[in-house]
Amino acid sequence: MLSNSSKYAIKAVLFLALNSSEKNKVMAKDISQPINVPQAYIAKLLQELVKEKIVSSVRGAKGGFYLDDKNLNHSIMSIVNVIDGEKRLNSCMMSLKKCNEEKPCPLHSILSTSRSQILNSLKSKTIKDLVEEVELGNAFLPL
Amino acid sequence: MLSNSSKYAIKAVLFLALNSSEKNKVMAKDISQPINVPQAYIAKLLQELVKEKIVSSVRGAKGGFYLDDKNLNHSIMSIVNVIDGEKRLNSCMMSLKKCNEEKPCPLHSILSTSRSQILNSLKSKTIKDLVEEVELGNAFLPL
DNA sequence: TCCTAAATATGATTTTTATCATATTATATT
DNA sequence: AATATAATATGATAAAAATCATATTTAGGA
Repeated sequence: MLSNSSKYAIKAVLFLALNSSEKNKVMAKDISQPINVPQAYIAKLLQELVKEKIVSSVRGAKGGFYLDDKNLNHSIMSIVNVIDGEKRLNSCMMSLKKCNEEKPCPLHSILSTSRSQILNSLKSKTIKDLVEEVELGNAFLPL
Repeated sequence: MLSNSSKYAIKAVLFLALNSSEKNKVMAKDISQPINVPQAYIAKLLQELVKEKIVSSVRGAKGGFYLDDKNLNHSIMSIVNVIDGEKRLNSCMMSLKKCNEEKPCPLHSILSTSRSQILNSLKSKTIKDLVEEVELGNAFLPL
């Protein structure tokens, strides 16, 4: 469903949402350890997100990554789309080219409602929403 | 979510369910074309399913693959488990080792109900069930 | 029994994904 | 200005998934 890279990216963004601000930037190496992803790897992923304005950064001394208010309002889906591309989540579960709502494949027909629910959640939930879940104690970020 | 291999395997099994019987076996090369998967590839996948008794086969002249009544009652999940292993579908969506119902990660907390619905469907629906969907005209197998 | 047809076992190759390394560019501090 | 620090660009390597190829075994028919 989600690639490793996407999962890492989401973890990193959530970490930034909880631990950074424009005045308190975080370096790649200081994200790497708490989220348990190699630093060169997470740096690369964050760069892709910066390019698409989902994460903010400044380079040089005192630089680092952070999220501003605008960044916080991006959907989880937007992260996945940057890292995995649009196709991944929207392709037929049986890889049939001609599968659609009118002529659904058997898996489609069985799974489509729960599948749409997942896609809708990913589209509608923002980074900020997930942060709130954590702050409310409804969700956790162990390691 | 599902690997390419699993999707191919499901397609092949469904094709067999609709087009084979003990008296009417189908060779790998005759499955390959209609489901649009290379023959050496689908042969390999079917062999793994035969080993786990989800598909039946006999080799030699007049041999081929087929499904008997017992085979038809296997769940879709069982196919996926053979091809992708048990982990794939059951791992946390953020790859957190310590994610569980009591301490769910943010994605878990957002997606868990629809996710469980999908897993339950895959577990409860049998090959026969999907075939019925097709026979009733609720689902289609184009290409 | 011999030949042919098919699955099976095994492993090689290719492609994709994940991971690592390094040189370059930009920023702040001195 | 010079230096140190950090992201960025680029590309190399490693691992996994997907794909292809071939020799072996088994069954049926002549």
